[in-house]
Amino acid sequence: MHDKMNHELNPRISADCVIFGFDLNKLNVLLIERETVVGLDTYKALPGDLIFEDEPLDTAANRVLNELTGLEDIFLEQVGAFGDPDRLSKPQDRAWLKAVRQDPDARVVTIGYYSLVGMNNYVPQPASFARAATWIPIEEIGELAFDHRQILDGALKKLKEKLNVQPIGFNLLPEKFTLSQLHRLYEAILGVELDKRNFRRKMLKMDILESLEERQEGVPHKPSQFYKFNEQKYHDLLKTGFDNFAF
Amino acid sequence: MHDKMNHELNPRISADCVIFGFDLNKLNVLLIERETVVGLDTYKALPGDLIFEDEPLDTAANRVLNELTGLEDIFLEQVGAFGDPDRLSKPQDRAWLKAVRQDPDARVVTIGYYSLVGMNNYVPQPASFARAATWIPIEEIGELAFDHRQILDGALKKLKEKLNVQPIGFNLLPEKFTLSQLHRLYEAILGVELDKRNFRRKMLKMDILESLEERQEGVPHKPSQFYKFNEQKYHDLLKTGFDNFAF
DNA sequence: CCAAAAGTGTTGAAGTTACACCCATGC
DNA sequence: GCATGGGTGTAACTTCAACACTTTTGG
Repeated sequence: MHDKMNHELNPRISADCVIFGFDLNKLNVLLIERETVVGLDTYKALPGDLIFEDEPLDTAANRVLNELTGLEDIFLEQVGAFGDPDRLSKPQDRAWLKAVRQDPDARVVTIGYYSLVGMNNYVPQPASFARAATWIPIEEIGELAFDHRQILDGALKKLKEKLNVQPIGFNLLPEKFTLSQLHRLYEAILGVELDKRNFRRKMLKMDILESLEERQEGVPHKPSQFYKFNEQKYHDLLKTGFDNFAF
Repeated sequence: MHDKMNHELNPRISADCVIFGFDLNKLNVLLIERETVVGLDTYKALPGDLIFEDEPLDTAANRVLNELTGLEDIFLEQVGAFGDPDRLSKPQDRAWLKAVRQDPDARVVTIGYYSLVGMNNYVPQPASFARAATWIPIEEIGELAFDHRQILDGALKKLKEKLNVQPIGFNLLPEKFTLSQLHRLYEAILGVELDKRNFRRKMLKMDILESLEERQEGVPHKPSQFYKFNEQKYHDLLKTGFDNFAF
């Protein structure tokens, strides 16, 4: 992927990734953890890196994603540019950058991206970054380094908007999933409760799911049916002018 | 950032503005025109400029907007970052940049913005750019310099999405306007026909318009009633949880 | 038999679509 | 008096919101 890359860094532009994952229960974000100077608290940041001079922006974002997770060709979308001149100037941020950047004082504009990964596919590769990457449930994320909280908030907002316009949630689930898992996913992303019956009726009526013969096994309750997303049907649906994927 | 004012140009980052205007009939975009090398055809681009080292991104966009139109404090929203490494490499683009940039070969990532201006308020200030700025109806805009067509398309897409979620159209109209003008505006932005009766009914039911005593004068047909946008009512409406501004 | 989650229908309210004619004005 | 755009109502249909009980399994 980045074999033939000009390895000269562009010192003014970086890409940061909000990587969302769903553990079939809660929405999580993959963060880089680092000890603070005091060593008591931890300090978290989005994974990110400066871009290369001849590298397209989303290639850079994909590179960050790939170095961290080993995943390729997955959902990735730009959130926007974040370029406040003092976005890197808190004391803790400065300390971090001094340890990590060649020119820690440079003004850097970052391009934020978000991506959706099935947590089951996720193969952690912490060695490549030599930093600890961990999934943190989204409600437990407080402040982040730099302006990363702002990027995260922007990403989540985009994700919500997008979900109501395109059924991208399947990117966060394993290939086979139950309607309850999908239901929980929508609730986790949108941050609201959705009526179970209404959710199921509407989702099934869209006719973009394919029901499998398989059912859950070994669960201490009525076993749930598995479905998978049928991309073909989804594209056919778009051609007929369907546009209401909202919940 | 941490050192004092650094009012130098940042040679790697620019801001480009898609400035939409509505002449009560068609949607227009303010473009910079320039003669091609051949001199036969004209070559058009979005207004834009490199940012200053200590300048926030939207301040830069506002600056471009203000230098060109004299307007301040108007609707302005980011479209996103555009950073393809060869976005400036067509021969005509190179020629333009050679005439205008200190380092015409540098890779520049640009941040696209769009803004909405009432064309009646618009005071052209072409002197400041020493280039011809002209309103071009959106259907008549073909190819543009650099990747500006792509930025324009992104801006229009965002504008459409936003319009269905927030009644921002009023930014494109004079303070007093008729429902027909508003109707034409929605059709121009969304690019579809909307039923007159249904449009009026829904718009009025939102209760964000204030009807004025005034009516049109001197028109060769039944004079139309004027309305104005009531921002107070709009904000009250948001508090009650209203969210359906779509057409 | 108990706990736990899966699965299932109906009804009333609200919203959306489609559609055609009269009105006030300037010329 | 005619051309022009302004202004108005209704009926069929679709969608949405609210709501409670039975089923299947493991332990």
